[in-house]
Amino acid sequence: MFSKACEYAIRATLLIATHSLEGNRVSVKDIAEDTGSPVAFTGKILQQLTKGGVVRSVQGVHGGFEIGRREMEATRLSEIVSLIDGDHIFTGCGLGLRACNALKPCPVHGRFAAVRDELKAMLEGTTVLELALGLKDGSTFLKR
Amino acid sequence: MFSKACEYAIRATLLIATHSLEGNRVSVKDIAEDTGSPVAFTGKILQQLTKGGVVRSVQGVHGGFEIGRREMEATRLSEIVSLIDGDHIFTGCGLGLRACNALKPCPVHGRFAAVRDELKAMLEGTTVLELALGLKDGSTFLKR
DNA sequence: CAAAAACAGGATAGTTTTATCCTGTTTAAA
DNA sequence: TTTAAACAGGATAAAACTATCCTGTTTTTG
Repeated sequence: MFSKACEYAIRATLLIATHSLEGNRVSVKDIAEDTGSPVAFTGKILQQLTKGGVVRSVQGVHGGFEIGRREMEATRLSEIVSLIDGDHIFTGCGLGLRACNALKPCPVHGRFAAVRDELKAMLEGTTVLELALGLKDGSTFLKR
Repeated sequence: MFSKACEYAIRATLLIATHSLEGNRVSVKDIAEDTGSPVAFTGKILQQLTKGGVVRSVQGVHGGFEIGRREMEATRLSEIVSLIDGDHIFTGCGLGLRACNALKPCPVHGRFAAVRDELKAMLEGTTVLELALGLKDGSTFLKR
């Protein structure tokens, strides 16, 4: 569904959010360990997330990554997906046909649109904050 | 969503089906041309589809690919997807976590399951025949 | 039987994605 | 001011996916 990079991005963002809820920053090393992701690759993805405004990075001793409460509320899963994977998954034809559209639909156009719209609605309707709260209260888990 | 190989596989299968509805076989070359796919790569994928029992191949002069009407009715999109891409998309965790399950769910487990189940139901509920009929009557299109 | 049409499949190449390494810069604290 | 913790980012490597090429085999037809 999503690229590995995107999976790592969501996992990292949610881990950062749980730490930020407690007022702590977290390092790339700890993010990688706690989400079961490769550390250097995770570092690259965090650069993208930082540039994209999803998280904040602070250099130097006692630095690390953090997210403000406001940003947690404002950031939806769909933004992270778009940032890392682009919006092909939200807009592209299920069979990869460039010429596919409502007027000249591919054989699966209608059926796909329904599923894709539900996926889109789900990702747009889910905030980082609500997912982070689920992790905080122990009802969901991140470690692979 | 799907790999290129899988997109080509579905496009090829549907093209073969439309020709088979008219009683004709179709060559790799024509399949590749009419679906806008690379010919040699399409040939490889057709080998997989043949081994998997989705289509039949006939060698020699006047050979080519075909599908019986029974097989068109029996074959669902889900089978083609599983054959080419595996069933990761139907079973895997949205965040790529091996340890994710209903008892120890990842933060997006429930929301993903809903979308994925709809995708699964759609693919399992769609036969090659019905899609081929749409192509035949001109209500849908394949060429990219 | 010879020739041509067509698939089968191994070998190889190109591209993208995933992953690592290393050097540089920033910052807090001793 | 030196040191150490931590991110930034370029270079490189490994793996997976996509794509091509070439030779062999099968089969029909002349």
